[in-house]
Amino acid sequence: MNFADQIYSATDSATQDRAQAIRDQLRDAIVDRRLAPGTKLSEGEVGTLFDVSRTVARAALQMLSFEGLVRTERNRGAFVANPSPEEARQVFASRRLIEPGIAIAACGRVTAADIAAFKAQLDEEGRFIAERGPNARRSEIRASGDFHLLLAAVAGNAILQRFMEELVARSSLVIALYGRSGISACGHSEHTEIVGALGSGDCGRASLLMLHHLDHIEADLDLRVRASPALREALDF
Amino acid sequence: MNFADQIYSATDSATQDRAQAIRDQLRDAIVDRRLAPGTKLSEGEVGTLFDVSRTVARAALQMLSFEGLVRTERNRGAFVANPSPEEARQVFASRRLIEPGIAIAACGRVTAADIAAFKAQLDEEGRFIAERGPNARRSEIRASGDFHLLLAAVAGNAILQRFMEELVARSSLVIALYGRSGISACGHSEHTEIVGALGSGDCGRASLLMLHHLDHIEADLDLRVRASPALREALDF
DNA sequence: GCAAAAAAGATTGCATACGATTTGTGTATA
DNA sequence: TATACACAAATCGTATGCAATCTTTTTTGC
Repeated sequence: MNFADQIYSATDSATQDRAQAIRDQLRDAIVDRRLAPGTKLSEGEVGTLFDVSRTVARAALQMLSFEGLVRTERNRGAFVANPSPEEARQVFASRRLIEPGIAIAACGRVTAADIAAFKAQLDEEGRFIAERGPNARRSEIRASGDFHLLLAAVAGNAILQRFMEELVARSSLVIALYGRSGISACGHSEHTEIVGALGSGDCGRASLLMLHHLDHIEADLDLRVRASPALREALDF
Repeated sequence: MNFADQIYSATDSATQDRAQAIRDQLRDAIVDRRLAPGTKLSEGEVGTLFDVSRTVARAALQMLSFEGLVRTERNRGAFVANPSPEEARQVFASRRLIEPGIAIAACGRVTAADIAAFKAQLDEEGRFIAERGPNARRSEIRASGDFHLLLAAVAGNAILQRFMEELVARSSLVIALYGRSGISACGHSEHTEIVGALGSGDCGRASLLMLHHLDHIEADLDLRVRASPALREALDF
């Protein structure tokens, strides 16, 4: 368990019900792309899978729907979200607006312990990049997201942290869908640079590096529509 | 019905179930302070009030909980949120981070029809300020929030728009709790200035005006804790 | 053989029921 | 009188059942 996960637990596992636990597992599966976009998530299926009633499964799906990871259609069911290129652009526009500010806030509050946590996070990223295979690639995307979540946690604004959780999760979907290549190594080095700026207290540089980093990630996406947009939508692709 | 409401409906009323309708009514009541912070919202009570089963009432309360307008405690129930001063600061920190960017985005996309809608919105604000009495004051806070929501709608980013809906709703709570005086007239004139900047295409100025506007709103709050902070927290005040 | 209509099947929307947990009250005892 | 215990009331957490809606398949007519 890495540090971001710990923070995550600290925020969420103090919670109430089984629905949240199911939501977390489903979210992980979606973000890791074990559940492909468009996959149907029927209440009954989810319920039996996690050994709870439809009531609880339904609550979990509702939460994911709020986060934008699942799309529900009345009387039809829930499906893993399939973000359109336009949605993808909006996700990154939102991140470009928010994350430079988060970097500045984090820079103003970062402690030595935080820096150590960042270093550990970077190490983990490096390990996944060194590995090969589809599983490593999944872990890579996830670890990259965890870096941004850790930054948001350090920034110390719970509201922005939750926004970032949503944006990072949706970004993972977008990257899995539209990602072109191995931004990974490049992204990793940029993460390292950002941590460097944080460590040396250069907040302006951290903010600017973050902005460029996001630009690079988005530049690696192929957001051209493949088929007719109307058709794609009609077919749920 | 003003323009922001229309956009709101267009976004949300195309939705599915009665739970959302109930959520909207409850949210309005909370934002308008007809439901005071700390008020208990029992599932059964809400259900009978809206003539639905607890299942539906529960779903509505869950949604409000996600938006931060309601706080739920396991086996105890749901309560209208009672944001702490720290939470209030985080709300405004988030808005200072996001809204100047939204102003720029809106400035780049604003149409003549949008400007007309802004003017209508400003007129409505002015009417409420001219009126007196507690109801007028409520309407005033609401209208002021609607201005910001309209701006977010014009900006054209659905994700940021949703974030703003949450932030504006929570701000209304915060202002109702910690607001000191009549920022109203001052806020109104600032709104007018922002629309002016939008109309003349001066995006930088619109962004800056927004930032100052938010600073003014927050400066009007009295965020000093009244009793011992630990006690207040323990007592949920 | 093909298209349209009808029936069957599956899934959600919602209500209700029951057990579990918490809170409030009353009584007995020190 | 104050405290501790026990019981009762209220509320939530969850499961399940039925009706409504949508999808798919089968049947029927041309």
